[in-house]
Amino acid sequence: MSSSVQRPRVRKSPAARRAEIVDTAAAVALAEGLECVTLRRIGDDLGVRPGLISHYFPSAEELVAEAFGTAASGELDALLPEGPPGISPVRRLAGFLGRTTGEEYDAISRLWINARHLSRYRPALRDRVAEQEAAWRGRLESLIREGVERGEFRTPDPSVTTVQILVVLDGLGAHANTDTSGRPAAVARMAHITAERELGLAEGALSGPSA
Amino acid sequence: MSSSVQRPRVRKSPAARRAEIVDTAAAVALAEGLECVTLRRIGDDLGVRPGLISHYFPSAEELVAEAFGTAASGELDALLPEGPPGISPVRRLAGFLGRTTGEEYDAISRLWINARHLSRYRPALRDRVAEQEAAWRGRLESLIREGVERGEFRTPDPSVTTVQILVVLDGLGAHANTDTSGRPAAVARMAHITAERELGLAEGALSGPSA
DNA sequence: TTGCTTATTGGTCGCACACTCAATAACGTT
DNA sequence: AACGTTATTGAGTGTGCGACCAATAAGCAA
Repeated sequence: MSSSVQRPRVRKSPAARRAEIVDTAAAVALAEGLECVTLRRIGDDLGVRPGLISHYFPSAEELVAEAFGTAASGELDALLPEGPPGISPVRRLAGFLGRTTGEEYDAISRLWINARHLSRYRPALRDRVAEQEAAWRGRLESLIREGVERGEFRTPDPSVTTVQILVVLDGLGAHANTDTSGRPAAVARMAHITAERELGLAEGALSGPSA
Repeated sequence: MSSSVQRPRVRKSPAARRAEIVDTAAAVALAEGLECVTLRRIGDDLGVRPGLISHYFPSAEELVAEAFGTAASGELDALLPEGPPGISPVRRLAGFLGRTTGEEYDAISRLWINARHLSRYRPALRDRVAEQEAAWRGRLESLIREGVERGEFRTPDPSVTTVQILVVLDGLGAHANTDTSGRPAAVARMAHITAERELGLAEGALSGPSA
């Protein structure tokens, strides 16, 4: 017990320490919210003094922005990996939509709501939000374009269709802090239905056996 | 200048004072955000000591919840007044959707994002959010039901259609703190298009001459 | 081994917040 | 005109935050 009170001073390379800080900040952001990303909190989690965090992030706002960026881009990779283009676009899209439901996705929705709200007051975060929105949109759009090229999807404007799907997902995610359950299927599956309609797919084509 | 330093003590009836407090709190919430609803800030706006606000709201969280409730219900009345059922449902719905665009509606979207996020940490606010969501849903649903009865709308499930429209509106409003402009028409009009499709209306039927 | 760079500490400062409570004065009642 | 109720003040407490900085020690280089 007394050993934890007096901790030995461990000295790491700036790159390693910085990465460590950003990673735990991202984890805190995802699990508890961006306002919990404080110098003290991250320092505690790392067994380090708050001043050290300040040393790497002279402005705390910068750390918050970085935490969001890291968390959001990590979740995008989990939700819709760039992956090898071997898998069919229909399956990839079905997989993505399938992952936009459940407790784990609720955490992501919460993070987005959190970031979109906080970006009202924090310019650095606002930039990161715009950046991540572009990244998410880009990832989905290139999937859709690939599907169009392969003849699996049919849409006059892949860019518009992409945003339409994302708008529905944002709308569904808006309630991640309240109800989330007990939605009729016609609502819970709105993203699927929208994608199928806008991409010229048969009804249910995106609810298939893909995870 | 010295007159403002030493202010005369004005004594109001509890009901009047409380209403005054809630009104300014709601205004602050709408214009600057729920985290700006603090004892000090509301006290300053009213030319009164913070302790007085505490006297009426022993818990500050209660005031924040009340501020949101008042602001949200006021905006609902402005957006979709219960009004006399003389006006046709098509016109009322068109009016409502027409008001969901522009800088003024952005402020409302910001408030919703704010409240949905903050309700993650504040139970009292969470209850108010649920209450207001029910109020908004109820108002729109009864409009739709009336339209169905009058034969203007056609939908198998007014309740589901209501939520579908609201989901799209939430999705569009999610970006109120960032881009909002420069959206292609097919996106900006998503709520209109969704409503027209789900209610069996002709394309453009909700974009008419109604304000 | 000696020395230098700098990662890391420990402590401090100022600010904003909610909350508490005894003292005070405005106002209706008598 | 005196009284009593209570709305309102003033002052103080404790907490958590970011920012700042001199002192310290870890580890690399000479």
